[in-house]
Amino acid sequence: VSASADTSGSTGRSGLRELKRRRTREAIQAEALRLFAEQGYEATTCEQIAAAAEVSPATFFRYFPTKEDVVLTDDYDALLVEGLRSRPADERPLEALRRAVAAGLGMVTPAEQETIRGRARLIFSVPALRARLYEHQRSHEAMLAAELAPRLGADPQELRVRMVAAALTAAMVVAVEGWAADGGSLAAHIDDALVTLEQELAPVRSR
Amino acid sequence: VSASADTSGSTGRSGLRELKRRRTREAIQAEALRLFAEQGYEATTCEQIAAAAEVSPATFFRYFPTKEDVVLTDDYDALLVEGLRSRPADERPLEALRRAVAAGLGMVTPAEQETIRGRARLIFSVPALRARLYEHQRSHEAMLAAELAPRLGADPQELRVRMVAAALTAAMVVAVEGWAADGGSLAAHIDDALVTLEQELAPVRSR
Amino acid sequence: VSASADTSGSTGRSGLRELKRRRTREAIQAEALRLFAEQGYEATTCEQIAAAAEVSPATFFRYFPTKEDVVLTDDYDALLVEGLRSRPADERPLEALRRAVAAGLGMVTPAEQETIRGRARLIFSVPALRARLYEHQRSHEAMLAAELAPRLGADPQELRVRMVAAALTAAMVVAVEGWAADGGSLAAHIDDALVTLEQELAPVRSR
Amino acid sequence: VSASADTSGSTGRSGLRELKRRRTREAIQAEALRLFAEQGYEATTCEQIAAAAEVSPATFFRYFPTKEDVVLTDDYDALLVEGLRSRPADERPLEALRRAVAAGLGMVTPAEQETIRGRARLIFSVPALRARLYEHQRSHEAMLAAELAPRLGADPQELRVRMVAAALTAAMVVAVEGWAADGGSLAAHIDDALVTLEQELAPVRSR
DNA sequence: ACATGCGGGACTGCCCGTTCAT
DNA sequence: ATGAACGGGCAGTCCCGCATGT
Repeated sequence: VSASADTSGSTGRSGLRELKRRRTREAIQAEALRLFAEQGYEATTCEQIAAAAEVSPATFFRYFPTKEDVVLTDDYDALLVEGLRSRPADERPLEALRRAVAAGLGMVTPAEQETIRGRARLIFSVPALRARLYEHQRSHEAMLAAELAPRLGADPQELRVRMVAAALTAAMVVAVEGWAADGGSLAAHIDDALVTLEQELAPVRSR
Repeated sequence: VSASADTSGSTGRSGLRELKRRRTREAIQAEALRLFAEQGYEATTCEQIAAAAEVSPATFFRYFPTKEDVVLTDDYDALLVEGLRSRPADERPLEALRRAVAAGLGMVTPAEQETIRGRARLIFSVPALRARLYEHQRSHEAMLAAELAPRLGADPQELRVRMVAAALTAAMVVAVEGWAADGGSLAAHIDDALVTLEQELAPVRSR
Repeated sequence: VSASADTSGSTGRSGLRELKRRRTREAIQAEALRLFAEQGYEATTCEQIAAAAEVSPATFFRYFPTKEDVVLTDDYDALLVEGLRSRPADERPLEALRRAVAAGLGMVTPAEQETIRGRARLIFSVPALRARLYEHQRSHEAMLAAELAPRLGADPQELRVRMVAAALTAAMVVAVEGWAADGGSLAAHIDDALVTLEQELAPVRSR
Repeated sequence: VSASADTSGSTGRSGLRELKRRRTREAIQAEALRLFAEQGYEATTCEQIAAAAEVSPATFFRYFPTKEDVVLTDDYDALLVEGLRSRPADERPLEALRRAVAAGLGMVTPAEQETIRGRARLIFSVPALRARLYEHQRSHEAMLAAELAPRLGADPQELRVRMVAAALTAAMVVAVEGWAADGGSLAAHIDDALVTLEQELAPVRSR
């Protein structure tokens, strides 16, 4: 459940301009999530969000190309990439991912995790948002493929690598969905999912 | 790449009425695919499709709830279910799926496979259609979970079962995407993907 | 200053539906012209017009594809065509046009003429509307070419015919513009313009 | 097909500044025409043009107030004025125009004429551009009226003068359109049109 | 019962006025 | 002080659900 759309061209370079941009962006997102919680996603119009954030409807779309992006945009993938890179190079992909996730989640406060869970629940409950997950899965897979390729001694485009990335991503989606529904520790959910994946898919007498 | 939306209330039962419904439905779908090929998906409006199929725009939506459904609606999942049910109960899930797919594809003519591939390429190239794939993946997973649960001696809701279903589905998506891009035999692509999945995810020294 | 866009597909066949369509169409046009007169053309938004006519903005555009069309749509050309057809076949084009115009205008009440003049003034004063006149001139020319071709014993596409049609149309535009600015009798303005045209363009010693 | 918008405040006077302005202007125009040819006029956005010319969208609009002006801005009318002024004062308007056009076109290389023809074709094929022609026709008429008034011994506002200017302009538009469609020599097209105009509109037995 | 038409909301593109950065 | 960027606003299109009339 993560993305990294950077609508604004200029990524950094502070100044009053940048600051204001960030503020506007956050205001829109905050008001949007508040309204979604109050009235539901579909019942909330972009115009209402714009009004609540005190910007014009046009500006809303300048910051978020679609209504869906208000909910879907985040950049937790970047965190994972860092985590993966700091794992030893000879660790197996699945193991590396497990540890990287654990490390990454360690840096996110429980309060923020609850916020994320709220967003996740929202996403899974709204068809239009759920649909957009596919795209996220794909970019997550691509990211994983790029990061894991060296560990597998192969190119990211090779079937082996894509297959591993796809399976691990599938496991994470299952884990996040379980977590969104049942609560508890996200790290534990992901751990369970990854372990189960490897146990159940063992070719011969693994159980 | 499969779904099973049944827009019409009446499920079977022939008669002149049903026949006409089928004809209209097929006319819409055929004209739509033709127009998509000629002008692109986004550039084609539902109104144009309706005009080409000689129905009113409103009627278009009676047959297909959304523009996307014109491309996405099919019922190959039913075929797979049949295939899975005719596999011996003690066969491993992955193996059962492989054989069921092979059997199912054996019943589809090469010409029809090319048509399917065309649709698959269209889907993967259009963001809006690609997004809808998530939903298909989910129903595919649910179907697989239901079918495979007995083989795993577990309930479809258990993590083990969902995990296996998710991983196998992920493999099939990777396979179909590869096939859409590179061509060749779909059965071979799926075979490769499933075998690779199990080799690469073996917990310890499986290779 | 005339056009003939028929947005609705169904041209005739009365019934409550058709009647309501006509009423809505006229309501939109009336409210639009009122608002244009009160606040100016550019200062009036389509949304305001829609609100005044008690329809949704979308409906506004269903009846008039553009804001300009609210002002520009009419069907006086049809009247002229009738008039031309009832002139003797051996009358010179210019003469036939003069008489046809006179006859046509005879059927339009002075009150309606004043309304038309109001619209003409509006059109000439708003750049966006003025621009659209070109298109009207062209369709007027095409109509004239089609009607006058037989009198000239030639095809509508021949230069001779197109040239006559273009010159006569130019004369009418000059006349209408003069009338819009100065008032008086439209028929007289057109008469003057046509007579002047032929006097001034005589090849040699015509004056 | 000519205009004379002078977007820049500074009218002439060279210097590094002016040079850069010209370069930018030409870059924008060149990139725009290239993109229009590749993707079509409507499908090309101002943003794309700005990006291709490596300026900001805002800068684009500083140089060309509207997208249409990129195509429509030129200053061939000035050439015609010069040409008309160097004709003897007792020459008939139509004749003076013919000769002035011939002289003016003599100064334009065939290559440049082809470029102009390309632009003309673009203009006639795009409704939005075609619409703007009306405005050009009007300024062309005003220019002709001003230049020809002395020859007719009258004021530019008199009907006689306006009528002649309008008819001659109509002839030129017909000629340019024919040239745009069929190719060949523009001078010849204009010649034909003017001669035809005078032959066909002769009051009595001119043919 | 079936089709048609209307409402309405998401989204884009053009263009302008103002505000900030250099 | 010149020049870019940013927010705003409006026209217009498309998809689609729901009420309406045939």
